[in-house]
Amino acid sequence: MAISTGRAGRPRASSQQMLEEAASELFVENGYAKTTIEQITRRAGVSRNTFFNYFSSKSELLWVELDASIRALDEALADAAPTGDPLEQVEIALAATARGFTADRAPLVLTQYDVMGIDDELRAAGLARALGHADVIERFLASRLTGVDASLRARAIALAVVGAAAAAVGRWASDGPARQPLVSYVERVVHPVVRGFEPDAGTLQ
Amino acid sequence: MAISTGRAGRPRASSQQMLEEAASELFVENGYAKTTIEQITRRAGVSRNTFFNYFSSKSELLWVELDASIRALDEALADAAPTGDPLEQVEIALAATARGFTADRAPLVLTQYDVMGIDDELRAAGLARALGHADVIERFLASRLTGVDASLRARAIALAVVGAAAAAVGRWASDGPARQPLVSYVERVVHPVVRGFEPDAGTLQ
DNA sequence: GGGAATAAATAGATTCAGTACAACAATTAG
DNA sequence: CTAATTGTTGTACTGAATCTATTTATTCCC
Repeated sequence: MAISTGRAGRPRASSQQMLEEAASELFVENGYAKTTIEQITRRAGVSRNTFFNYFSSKSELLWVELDASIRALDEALADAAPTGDPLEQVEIALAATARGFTADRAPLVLTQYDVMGIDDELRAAGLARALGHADVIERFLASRLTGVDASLRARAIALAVVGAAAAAVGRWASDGPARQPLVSYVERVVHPVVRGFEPDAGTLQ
Repeated sequence: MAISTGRAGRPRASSQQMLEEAASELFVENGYAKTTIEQITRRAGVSRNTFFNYFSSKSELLWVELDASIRALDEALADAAPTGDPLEQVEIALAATARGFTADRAPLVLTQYDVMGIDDELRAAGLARALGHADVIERFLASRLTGVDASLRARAIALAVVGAAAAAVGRWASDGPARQPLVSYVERVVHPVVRGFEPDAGTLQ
């Protein structure tokens, strides 16, 4: 007898979560660089190849929650009213996404920043993930902005806003447990960026 | 007999430039991913190990000019007057750096974007390099800004400005030979970011 | 109940980036 | 000539990532 999964084929025996947990333990114990995929799979009780069934690379383990937040951001933007200031809507959607990052549900790499030995390679991998956020914002803005340079502006705003948000996240991570919620960090730095790109900002100067 | 180099030790037989040229050819011929370090060194006529004497990784080959522009940016900021609006000085320094990027002296990866097969790994490597620019700007701003959140703002401005500039560079690269100079792209997107962070911008709204 | 089809897990091998270390070669300084 | 210095090479190793084939567990359909 077997549990019905609703589809044919062998059911998954190892779960993504088991691998994540095994990896988290090992990363905290030995650091990211000194943990091998083989160690992770051994602790999770599966073969090494199975790892690549769930993750395409070792660094992906660190950014699972970040990837999830890309989808959250996408949904938040999809919910935005078709009218209204698109820049303000981006700001609101980013704040909403930031609220989803609590101390207990944040990328491991952020909560264990000090213990894991974060080098440039990991930072870069994180930023590469943040490109996904930028893509989502760019697509939204490209469909809303008009005028000269609209598509360049869409991409520039997206990358600038994501850069500012990344600064906020980095600072939030290093401020430790007593910090304020992430959203307050994000709002403080994202708002100025958005303000600078508001169409009427120039006329006020 | 030997040429005097002014210092002891065996003189360099292989040059960084020879490796760059061999790599450029192979990247254009076969794409980045399908080119191995061994192929590069074979074409340059040196051993594989010598490669790591000049570059710390394969991806570094793509960003040599970009790395050079980090130093250019650093110098431009060092030349800035100790008084004056620091944000404006960042804007000016970035424009000056952008003027150093001509069509014939730009990262290979930008001029051969279509032919080389750019994947996430390369994007990540490029972003890691751009982090160097952000660090330079952040350091400059941290020494100039005052008030609450000065250090968070310094980092946020740095990353936002670099993000906007990256958008400009990407667009410039894809616009092809008939485009305007890079600096005009950069100015268009960097200025709004800087404007949004100007201390008096809020009072005008 | 007995296949076919399907999906997951495993085994084994391979490629290649990056590191480490020792040996060797070419140069300068004294 | 000798010592110190610096660049180059050979050899070996670790580990990420890919590939292909095989086995195992399940559902679907007859």
